[in-house]
Amino acid sequence: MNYAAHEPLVVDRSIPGVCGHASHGVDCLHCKVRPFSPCAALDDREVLELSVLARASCYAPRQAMMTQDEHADSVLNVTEGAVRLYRLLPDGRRQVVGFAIPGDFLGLSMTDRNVYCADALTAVTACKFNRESFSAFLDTQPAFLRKLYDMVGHELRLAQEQMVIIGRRTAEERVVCFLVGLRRRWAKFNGGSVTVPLPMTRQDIADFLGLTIETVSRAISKLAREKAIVVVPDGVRLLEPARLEDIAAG
Amino acid sequence: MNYAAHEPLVVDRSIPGVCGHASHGVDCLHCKVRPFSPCAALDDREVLELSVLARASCYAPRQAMMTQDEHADSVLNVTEGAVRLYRLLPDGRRQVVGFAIPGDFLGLSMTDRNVYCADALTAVTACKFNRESFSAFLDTQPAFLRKLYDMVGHELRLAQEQMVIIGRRTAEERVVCFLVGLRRRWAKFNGGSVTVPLPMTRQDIADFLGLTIETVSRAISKLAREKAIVVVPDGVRLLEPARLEDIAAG
DNA sequence: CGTTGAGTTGACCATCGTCAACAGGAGTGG
DNA sequence: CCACTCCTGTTGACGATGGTCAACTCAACG
Repeated sequence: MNYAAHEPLVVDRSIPGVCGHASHGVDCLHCKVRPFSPCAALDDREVLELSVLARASCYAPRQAMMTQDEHADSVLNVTEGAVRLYRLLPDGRRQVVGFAIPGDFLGLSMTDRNVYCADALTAVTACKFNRESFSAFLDTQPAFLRKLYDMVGHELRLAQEQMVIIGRRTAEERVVCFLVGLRRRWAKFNGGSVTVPLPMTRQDIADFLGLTIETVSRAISKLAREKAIVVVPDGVRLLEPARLEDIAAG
Repeated sequence: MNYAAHEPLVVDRSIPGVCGHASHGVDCLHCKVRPFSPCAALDDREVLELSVLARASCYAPRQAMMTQDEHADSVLNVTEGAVRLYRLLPDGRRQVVGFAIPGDFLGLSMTDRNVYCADALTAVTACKFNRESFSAFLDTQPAFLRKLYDMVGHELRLAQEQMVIIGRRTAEERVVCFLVGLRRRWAKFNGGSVTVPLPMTRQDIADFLGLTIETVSRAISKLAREKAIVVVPDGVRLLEPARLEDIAAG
């Protein structure tokens, strides 16, 4: 298998582009993703305390947000856009371990080195915290820590489900699981629309599902031929959501 | 693929066998796994408080310790033996999501329903906590919560590594990763011996690695033929640990 | 209008799954 | 003690799923 060559992995590792004036202190009170993030556990006063630690930062598509094995110095809360998270093997093989959308935290594991690479798929804005001050804030806010704890537990659950998907399912089932799962995650923002935005490339999907780009493409084409989905620009529309849910359930 | 038939999955779901006299209040102070578990974050006084909540329970091989989707009413700290953790698909396909050894907690995710099944591979003893009182204890011990948080973060990392193993590696590499990873985990108990105990069946290994039992068997036979390992009763001995580590690293 | 990169499709093939037979050990009962 | 079953594990033959390689379309962009 020629993994090492399959993608140049050109990623912009330049300094994160902090957008213009939004430098210090973020308006957490009116944050769009507050109800969907652990910040919901904080009252207005506490959220203000946290907002002092936050810096708004934004990233262009393909820009690196964190790099595997580098010193972990920040925690990020995505407020807009989509991010891919992946791990690399020394020989260049890549496994995408997840995609982050608004409300998701990156770097929650609190290890001293980043456990994955993260880079922006679209234009991304994020709330950036210094790791130490964030950690210190945690120690003063057990309720918040508790919320983060639950969030990591949830991520662990997702990771285990992903293990099931990769380990015990056929190519077509994996693609269906992916689409259905992504739709569920977007639901809180678009009200459960049957149109699933796919800001990532086929290669990203393939690396997430443990497949090749060709197999993903074939599976999507087959579903489209069977009129279960329609491919639209930057996404797909599910024509038979119920049937797809059944397949995904196993 | 005929998954549904591949294993009857006969598991003893009877009442956990609480061993004889060890009923209420456990001797946490002299617990063998204390240094390897989050309890290490507690001082003697705090550990005594926790010990009041604990009940020693033990399980026979193949006995169920928790069942997926059932109400989660307890948290377990394994003190002796080995446990397999797995998820089931409705059609009977199974994905083993991990193996627990002494020092590992089960049911840490704090969801109201168990996210996986757990059953004993060997005779197992465990410290059992009522979920509510454990949760209440957490609220009084932020340092302990913090330790658990780190532990779940570590598990998340392992799960993501497992995704890489299942998604991007060949059958033989997966088996090598499994052996090397398991050796690392046993190291704190046996000083890094090159003999890796395998209390689980080939089927369990296969379901962990997203392979079939035959493929696992062939991979092990091949490694043995190449004199990289020797198969011993209930385990393997690594003859070329360095070479195997290289393969596992990728 | 040529270039580049994403995506699709086809032909071929290798890895791993399937099916089957068999070996060896544990437990059971005569 | 042996015969028998049951279970785990091993090995072989074969085939299907999905990977590999290649050609092609199409849109974006200079």
